[in-house]
Amino acid sequence: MDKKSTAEKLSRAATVTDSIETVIVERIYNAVMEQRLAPNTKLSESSLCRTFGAGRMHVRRALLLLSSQGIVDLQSNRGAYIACPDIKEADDVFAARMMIEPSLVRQLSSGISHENMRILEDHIALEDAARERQARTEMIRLSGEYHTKLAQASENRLVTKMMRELVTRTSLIVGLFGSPNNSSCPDDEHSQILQAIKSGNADEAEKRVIHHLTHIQSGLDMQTAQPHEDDLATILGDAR
Amino acid sequence: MDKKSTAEKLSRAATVTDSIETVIVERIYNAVMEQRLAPNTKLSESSLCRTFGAGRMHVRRALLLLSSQGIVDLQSNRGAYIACPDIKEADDVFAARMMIEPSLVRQLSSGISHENMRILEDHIALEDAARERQARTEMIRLSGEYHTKLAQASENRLVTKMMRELVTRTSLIVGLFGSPNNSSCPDDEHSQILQAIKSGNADEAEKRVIHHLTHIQSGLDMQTAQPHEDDLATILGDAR
DNA sequence: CATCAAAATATTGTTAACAATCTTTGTCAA
DNA sequence: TTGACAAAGATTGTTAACAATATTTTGATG
Repeated sequence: MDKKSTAEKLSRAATVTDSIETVIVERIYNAVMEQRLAPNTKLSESSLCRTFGAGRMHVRRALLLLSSQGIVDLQSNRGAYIACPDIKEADDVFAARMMIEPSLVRQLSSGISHENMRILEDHIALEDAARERQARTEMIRLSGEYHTKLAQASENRLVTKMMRELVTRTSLIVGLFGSPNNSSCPDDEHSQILQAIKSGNADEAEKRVIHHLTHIQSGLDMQTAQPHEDDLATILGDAR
Repeated sequence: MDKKSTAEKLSRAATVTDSIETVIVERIYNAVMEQRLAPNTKLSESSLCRTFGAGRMHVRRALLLLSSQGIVDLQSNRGAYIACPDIKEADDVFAARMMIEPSLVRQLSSGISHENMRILEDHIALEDAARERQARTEMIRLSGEYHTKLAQASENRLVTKMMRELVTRTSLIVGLFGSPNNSSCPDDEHSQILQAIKSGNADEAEKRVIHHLTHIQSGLDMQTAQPHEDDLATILGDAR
């Protein structure tokens, strides 16, 4: 009970308003991050109303927000679908990340608070644990969240928001173009980046991050775009 | 008749959907870019409905989109106001730009299409013309648009979208914290950046852009936050 | 059996009425 | 005059019914 209320407070502080729309957006967001919602999945208004016990107005507003973030594709008179990035968009996402993340880790290298460093180290511990437990979906989510937390460490809301969008889209891209075997995540690259930051070696951190992004991108094959189908209510039911 | 239909087609292709919401967003967007809409200006639903001849639903959706871009501040039960960035947010915006734009011009230096170079050169010609004519609001808008067009030259939709948001917020910040005299824009700094890009000198381009951003930021005094008032219908009536 | 067309159904888009909240105005007393 | 308070008005939030569009089903025909 206490635990829940503090968690609620935290998320409330983070998102300013804890409206039902925020909940819907966040749930779908997480489902995409964990690749439980595949590209092209239809999000019909009625299903969402039922799953979240919300009115149609709220559902529609949430969908509009998601579409403005490129997570959902709103087709007029046809409904909302999880976005399905094409090759050009995938390239754009990685190019944008290549533009931002090197500068980001460079800045972090020249000064990061102890608190933020601890958060990142804790996060890597979580990743390690998930890897050992072979918790696939959790691994996927944590792997993306690492980059979001890097952005949060900059204590810049805008940068954080941009990274969130980039990371989510990356998740969609990996789901679409990543071979299932290679989807195993880059092991200790995250840790190496963090060590470089901690030691204040900006050049090394930048090099590591570029290598890391290149690595992820090279693991994709831009030929196959395999569609997918799944049930909605179970996926979104009690998302974490 | 023919002319109109082709124009319609073009804009439809550019913006995907040419709905009334897009029009509202774009108009408010431009008004902010030209500093004709000052921070804290109230955007009441009824005024917007009247000015755009749109239903309340469309107005509300447009406001939601604008708020997701940080241009508008939606206050529950109190209405929508043009965002009024505080000092922390202003710092965040410039920090984010410092993170992105150097990489951007660096990339452009290592390869930009003739077409895009021509667009940028034409744009600088427009800026010069506006400066000579002493067309204040147009200068302000063009000055911001230059950076958006730099992003467009990368031919990366995501980067373009991010820059648009950053530039718009910068416009709000300059309106709030910029001294009116110093609002005269940085003359030929834009041109120098472009020349460095054209000559393929990435280091020089990066240096110029950093200098430029620093220059803009140093022209602000982070003490005074002067509010402002103005009429709505006239401002948004027939925006360009 | 396949194809097509039209009706039936389901889904999304829009509007208008109602409810809830905030803001202003006016009154009265200190 | 000033402050508190209450009523009136204005504005935003929500809901539900209706309209328009897509999708599916059905049945008829070749």
